[in-house]
Amino acid sequence: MATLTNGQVDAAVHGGAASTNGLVNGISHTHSPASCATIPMKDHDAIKLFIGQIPRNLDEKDLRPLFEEFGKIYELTVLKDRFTGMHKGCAFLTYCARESALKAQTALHEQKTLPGMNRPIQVKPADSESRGEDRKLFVGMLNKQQCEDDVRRLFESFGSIEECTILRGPDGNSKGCAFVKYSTHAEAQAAISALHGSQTMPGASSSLVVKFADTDKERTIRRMQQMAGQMGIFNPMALQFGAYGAYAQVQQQAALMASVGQGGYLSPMAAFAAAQMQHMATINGLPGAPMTPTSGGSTPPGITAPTVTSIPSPISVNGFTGLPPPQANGQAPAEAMFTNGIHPYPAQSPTAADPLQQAYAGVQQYAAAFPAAYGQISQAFPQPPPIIPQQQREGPEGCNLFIYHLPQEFGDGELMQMFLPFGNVISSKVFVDRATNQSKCFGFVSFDNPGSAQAAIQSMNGFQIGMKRLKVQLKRPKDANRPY
DNA sequence: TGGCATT
Repeated sequence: MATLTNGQVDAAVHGGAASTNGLVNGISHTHSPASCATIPMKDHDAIKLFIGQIPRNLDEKDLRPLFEEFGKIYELTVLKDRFTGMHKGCAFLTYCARESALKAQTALHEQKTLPGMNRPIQVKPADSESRGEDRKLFVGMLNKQQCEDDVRRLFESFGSIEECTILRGPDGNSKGCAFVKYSTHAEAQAAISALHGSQTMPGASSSLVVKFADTDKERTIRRMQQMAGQMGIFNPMALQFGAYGAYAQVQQQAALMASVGQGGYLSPMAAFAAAQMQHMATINGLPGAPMTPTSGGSTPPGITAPTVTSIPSPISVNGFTGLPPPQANGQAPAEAMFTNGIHPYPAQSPTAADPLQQAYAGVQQYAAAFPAAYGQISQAFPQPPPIIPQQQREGPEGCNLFIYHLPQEFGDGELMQMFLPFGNVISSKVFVDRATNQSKCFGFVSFDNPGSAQAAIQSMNGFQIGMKRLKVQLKRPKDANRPY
């Protein structure tokens, strides 16, 4: 039953709308929402029915008697052509009570044919009514051992569950998520409020997710995004350079690192800065801890790094820069780079102030500059494409790193940028607390080969950022016993 | 110390 409050709201909304219609159009060619003189009320879970196969000579007053025998009618509207006003042979019907609608549907749908029609009358919930999606929940972060009954028990106190399905892979194993369909939207909403983020299932990596399931449209978009993600397109780098450009860029950076890696310490941030300094010729000879030779490097110390000349535009090197919009001559002034926090090492003064600090200045402002940089990309692409989160893939054994003590403001993108100089990053993930949406300051990076991972550990483990030093080590295998 | 998922 509708509560008084609901009824009053309904009455206010519908009554008001109807009056306005009447005034504006002069004629109430739609309908009157109430068949009675009293305030119209309908149940909050009332169903709007679509009535099809109605003879065009029947209007609302002719139809009412036919439907009133199943209950009090709240609203009955014959559909008319927007421009010609012609009867379209169908109508919408809402009973005050949900029960009446169900009775009418059972009694009439496909059960009789009105005079002059070839096909039986159609009585069914209108398309605009929930096809289930607005009362169906997606539940994530379940324990993979939980079965349908477990999920039901968790959700049953918020309403009547019409459907409960655990999503399973081809092998029958739970994917750790489920669909739960309630009989009403309100029940589903109540479950979200009570359960989303409320607990973390044993063995789950994050707290319970409870949200409305994707609509058909959203599902289509999701599928397209997944496809796009698998093809490696539509990520910011690929957008700017094309797939090949992105690849070339990574290769170039790797080469850059390799070429200087043995001689002196080169932070990845320095590599960035270097790459961004289009006119910078040399970046070798920097002070710092010696770097253990890794698989990548064979060039002796002290050589000149390759001049970076093939950057196609001043927009960005790695997808995000603090560069201002392109200048008329296509060049960003060096000063602007500095004010935007990308401080390349002065090529001719390798002993200048602590390069790590400089690098961090770059890191911080780099993160801060991201929104601006994205705006800039948007300028370059009149239809700004959605940024599609990359698919998280595990690298081969020995290729997956655990990184701790990340700056709070680092996201997946910044993490990837930081490790790109060491090789092909196939995945980067910063952990985010679902409740607060704040980074937990640790994350994962996966490379496609162990050499890159080792190179990254060598250079980045202990990398000082502010008061903290990064901890970079191989990710613990999943089945590893916790040390004590 | 992930793999975050959409019938």
